[in-house]
Amino acid sequence: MSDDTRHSSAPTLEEVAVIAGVSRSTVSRVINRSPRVTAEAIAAVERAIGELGYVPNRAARILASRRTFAIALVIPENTAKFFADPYFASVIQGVALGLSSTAYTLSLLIAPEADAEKTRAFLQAGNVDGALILSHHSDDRSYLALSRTLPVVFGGRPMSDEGENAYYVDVDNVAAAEHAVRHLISRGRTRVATIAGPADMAAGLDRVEGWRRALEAAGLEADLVERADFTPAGGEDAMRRMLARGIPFDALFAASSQMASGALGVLREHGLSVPGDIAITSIDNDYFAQSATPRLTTIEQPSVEVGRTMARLLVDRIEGRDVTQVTIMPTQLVEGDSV
Amino acid sequence: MSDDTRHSSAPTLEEVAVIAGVSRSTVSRVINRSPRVTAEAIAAVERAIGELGYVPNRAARILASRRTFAIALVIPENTAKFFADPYFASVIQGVALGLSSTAYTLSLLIAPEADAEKTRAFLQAGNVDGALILSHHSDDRSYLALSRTLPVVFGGRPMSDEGENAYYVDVDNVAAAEHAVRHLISRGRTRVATIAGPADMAAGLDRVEGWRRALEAAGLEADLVERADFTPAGGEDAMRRMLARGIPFDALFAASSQMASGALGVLREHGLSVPGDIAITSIDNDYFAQSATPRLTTIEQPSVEVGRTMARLLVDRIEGRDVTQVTIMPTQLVEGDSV
DNA sequence: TTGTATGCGTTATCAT
DNA sequence: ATGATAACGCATACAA
Repeated sequence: MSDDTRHSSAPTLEEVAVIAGVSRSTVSRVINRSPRVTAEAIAAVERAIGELGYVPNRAARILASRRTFAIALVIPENTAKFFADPYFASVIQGVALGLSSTAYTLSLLIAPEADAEKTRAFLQAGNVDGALILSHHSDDRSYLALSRTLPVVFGGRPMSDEGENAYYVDVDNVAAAEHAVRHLISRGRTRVATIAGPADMAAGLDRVEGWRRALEAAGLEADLVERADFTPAGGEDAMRRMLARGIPFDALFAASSQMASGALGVLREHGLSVPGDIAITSIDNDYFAQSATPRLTTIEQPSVEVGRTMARLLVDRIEGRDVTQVTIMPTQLVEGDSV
Repeated sequence: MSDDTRHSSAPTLEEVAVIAGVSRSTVSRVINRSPRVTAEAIAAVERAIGELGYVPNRAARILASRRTFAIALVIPENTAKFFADPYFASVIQGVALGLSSTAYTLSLLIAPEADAEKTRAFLQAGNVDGALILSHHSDDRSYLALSRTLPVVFGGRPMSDEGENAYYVDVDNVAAAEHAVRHLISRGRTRVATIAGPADMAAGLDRVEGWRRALEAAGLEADLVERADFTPAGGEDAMRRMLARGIPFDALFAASSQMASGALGVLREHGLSVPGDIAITSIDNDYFAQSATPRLTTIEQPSVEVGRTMARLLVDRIEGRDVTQVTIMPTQLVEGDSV
């Protein structure tokens, strides 16, 4: 057992050098893929590395090179509540996947709003080469300042005004919503209600806006709005309030399939058929959309790709390559049986 | 702009020492809260730190102390497919939360099965102080070996035989399933079918086992089993197969609420009422359970707490404190309207 | 192309 | 209680 501890010291670059019969510098060059090394040297070093099972010590590397090869994925605490949102989870997965083929390590930071300062200090202290901010709320202001000292890429358009020159990946929520609503109108629906997202989230605002535009373009009235929090339970409540108004409508656009699925239950309860009485479209082709009865007609977002793209862009920025500030990912309508 | 780069070098411990008028050693002691420092020295150093906005360089610290203050959360790639599973997401969130109050950093690793070796090497190389393994599959064998050289805590009981002396946090899946099925029986149901999880996942196996035990204890037949993959779509297919058998049953125990929600749609399609014709219980009090119609009666697992506990246990192990090898978290039945 | 020497910012050992 | 100094493991300018 004391044996265990003794052997736990990992092989060092020095040992590799000895076995390969070259200097430490050469080993270092091979590891860092420097072009100025002979094929034989490379072979010898790689053999030695394999033999020893050598893996570079990250800390030493960071200290010497002044680069960390680490990026942070920052999730403000209130956003973390949406952790169970399939869209959200997919983006995180995409980030991790996008990074897995690189030398970068992903550091997951759930930032308590209380001391966002502490988080910023950590990020500024050179612990990471860049940061990905996944904030769906308007509290991204504190992180925008970060952009001045550290490569940062946002997931979703930052809401604060200072977000003008931030780098971010997003979908066109206004267009997506418009598309969903136009689809309802094209099927002859004329009275389209909406269950919108929170007013302090970009996706919340933009999707109502798209709904409004589609209706106005068709000369239809845009007055039936209920807000919820993107969850099924929220959608349920919103639908109850909507029905309580007593104003008839023949279609619903829900800003998220989760809310749509909550609303579906209430409609069923009230004996309203879908799509017979009420046609529905929503955003997010997730489990909720796919397992709803009837299956929802939705706008699909390339969630995993959004994450993957965020990661790629950040790495590109870190490594000095030019990247566009705003990346809008494509969305598409996926037909279900709710329209 | 070149100004920016010039100033980007963070203040060092050395600079703090100069301003505070003490040696580097003393500064280091203050930072590490060594008891052997005078109050005046502490005050002077802290003033200097505040003045400079000094933050210790992580890499240097790691290199010198041979500790990383980082822990890895390893998610084998095939498990990553379950990323959108609310249970899974909650556990991750719990881990992040549990760590946020400590000095440890969370490094998220999605490990391609192809080179699980590469991942192991990274972990062995001293890049982290410990690892959390979230594997729901039987492929955890490769990670069990890790336990010998690194503090490791598993989420969910490891499936391999060598898992005997692994540290893990889990719920009693057998008991949970038994509870769910007993509830059905206590309501007078006698013909209980089950939609089970995959046979290569501990939760898959254990929950069928619980179902079987409950039925046998009641002298009822345990023969109606269909396997699925824990997703709504899988539940849907499984239910179709179940109905295709043509064998009547009056209750269903689904190993996950996601599958139950998929099954619900099929039952409705076939004109079967819940709980009238078929009573249902399932595991996981998540969105799916809560937004189903009717709301599902389920067994709730403390998912966030599982994650938080995993984090706490790992930190305890790393810091040499004694911890129990197996931690079983409590579950409870939450009544919905499906029974 | 390769090796030598120095430095990265901190902790730890040893004196004092 | 404090300070000088040697590691920690690697990258890199410079020399060869």
